[in-house]
Amino acid sequence: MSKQAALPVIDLNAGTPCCPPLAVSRIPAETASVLAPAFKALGDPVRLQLMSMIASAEGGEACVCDLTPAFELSGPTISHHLKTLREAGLIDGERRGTWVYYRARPGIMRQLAALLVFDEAPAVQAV
Amino acid sequence: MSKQAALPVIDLNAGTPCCPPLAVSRIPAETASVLAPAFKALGDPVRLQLMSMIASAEGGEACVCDLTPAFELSGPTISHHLKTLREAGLIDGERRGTWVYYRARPGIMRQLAALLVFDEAPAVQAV
DNA sequence: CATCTACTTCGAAGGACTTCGAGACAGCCT
DNA sequence: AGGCTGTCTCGAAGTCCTTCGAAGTAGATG
Repeated sequence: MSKQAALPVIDLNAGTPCCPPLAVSRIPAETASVLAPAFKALGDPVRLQLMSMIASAEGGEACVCDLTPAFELSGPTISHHLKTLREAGLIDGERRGTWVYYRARPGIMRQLAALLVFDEAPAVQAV
Repeated sequence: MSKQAALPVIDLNAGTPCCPPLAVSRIPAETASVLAPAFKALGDPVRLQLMSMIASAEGGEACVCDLTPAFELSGPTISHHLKTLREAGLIDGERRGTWVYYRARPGIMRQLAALLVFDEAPAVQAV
């Protein structure tokens, strides 16, 4: 399970946006299929909080042992959510001694944000 | 839960971000519960494409009659997805004569983007 | 080596989501 | 009015998701 099935045209690890914002041009089906899972992974309150805790942690990384007690959920459940975030390419995990540390991957976050954000001037359009 | 407000402390219609980026401070549970559904709504390839088509449409709005034939899905299914986007506060629908037109709501999009995007140097966000 | 702790994987139960066809409702056209 | 077209709601079938406890693996410690 080292790779997600068919790896896309789109590099989720890239630091730069892969495509113009949602509001500028229609995104193709393949792009949607690749990026939707990332939004989906953020579409759960627990995972959104986990993501936030990891991204805002000191040193940019958080230990599972700090994450788990912050929720009223079992260890396995938190582990499952972390796996979901990992498979969506949003975080990376690393074992160092006894503990496992997770760290956010800013590249894909920037891509998602770039897709969403757009200015007042909505693409040309003579009305 | 001492919070009494029926739902959000957060105004999804606001033009300005409701909270500091994910990576700057940990978001509270209530914020996560309010914003997660919006990400969830974008977490489906069909809805992501619908959102894109609506946001990038000429005049800022798109007719269901243009949206439906772009997918190999039944009318009711597209209608259901549009309803999901509507309930997530991402789009607004309006009937004008025979057709129903949908238009994106930029406020919440900006909020989601603001949550995601963060610079190397986390700072207080300018307005 | 035995054992303890930290975390993950496995298997299962219950609920939520996607999709469809059938039917209902709204507005146009003859 | 009557019929036609566009869109939404309803109910059902199949699939996926969330959550758990139990069991498995990795590393530290005695």
